[in-house]
Amino acid sequence: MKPDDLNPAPVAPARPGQHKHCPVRDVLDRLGDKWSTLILVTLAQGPQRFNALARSVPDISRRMLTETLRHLERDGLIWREVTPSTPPSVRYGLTPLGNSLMPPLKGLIEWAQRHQPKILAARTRFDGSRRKA
Amino acid sequence: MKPDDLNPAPVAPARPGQHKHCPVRDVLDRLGDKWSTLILVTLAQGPQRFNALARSVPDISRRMLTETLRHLERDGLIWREVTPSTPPSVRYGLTPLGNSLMPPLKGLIEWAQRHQPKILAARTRFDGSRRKA
DNA sequence: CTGTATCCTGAGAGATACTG
DNA sequence: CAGTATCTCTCAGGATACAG
Repeated sequence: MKPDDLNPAPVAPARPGQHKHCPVRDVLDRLGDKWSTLILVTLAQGPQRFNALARSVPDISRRMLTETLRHLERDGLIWREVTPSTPPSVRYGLTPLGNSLMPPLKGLIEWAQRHQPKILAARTRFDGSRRKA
Repeated sequence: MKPDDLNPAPVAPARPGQHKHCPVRDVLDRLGDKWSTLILVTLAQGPQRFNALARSVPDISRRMLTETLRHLERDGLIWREVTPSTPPSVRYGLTPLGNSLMPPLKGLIEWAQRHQPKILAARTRFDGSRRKA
């Protein structure tokens, strides 16, 4: 493989004061946060309303759900559709951009599922050999 | 007493009992942390010594470098080879498992690079339309 | 050179209560 | 129903000093 592909932009310092944005960091940070990925894969199965999402993603608080949805919307990964009825209803769904993230994300998810046993085994091995005397 | 950094997943749901540990979460949490991906990508270009890594990943502190390397080693993604010379030298490199992560990871990185302009545009649009009156 | 041990701060995230 | 507003607490992670 071409090494250069794996050594993309000089990685941003990610430090205060200097925000040279590394696009990769940008994406991975979002994926790394606690709920974004969960919401994305949930929405990948079809648009959902706010409360439906809250139910699909157990243990998420309203606050975090709102916040995460806003982030994803801001990044153009999901859309938000308000129907001003009474009571109001709001639907969320993946944009084309959001959908385009799914294949690579799926790749990662599949990797995770396939290799989880190996990871768990490695941890056990590591912890075992590290057991304090 | 200091909390052991290598203790079992602290990332589990805040509420114990409710939700099983999701393997995907497991992986994404690691990728989401600040340095793991950078180190993996760097090591994908070949084994490196501790200080070489520190130089390749600017702005990482020794503490975080050590800690991240330990995590990755524990998960079986990288190996660690100590040569007890004076001064000692330690090399790190990807294991086969670590290498198997590269393709999906690379997929994500490429997505990020390709779509960054769209994301930035979406943000500008969002922030613009949200400007409070 | 390759780490460990502490200390400290700030962002992330839970609980709760209120509003349109 | 779909959010917003606080308050608080934890903990990732930076700085620094020490150690084998």
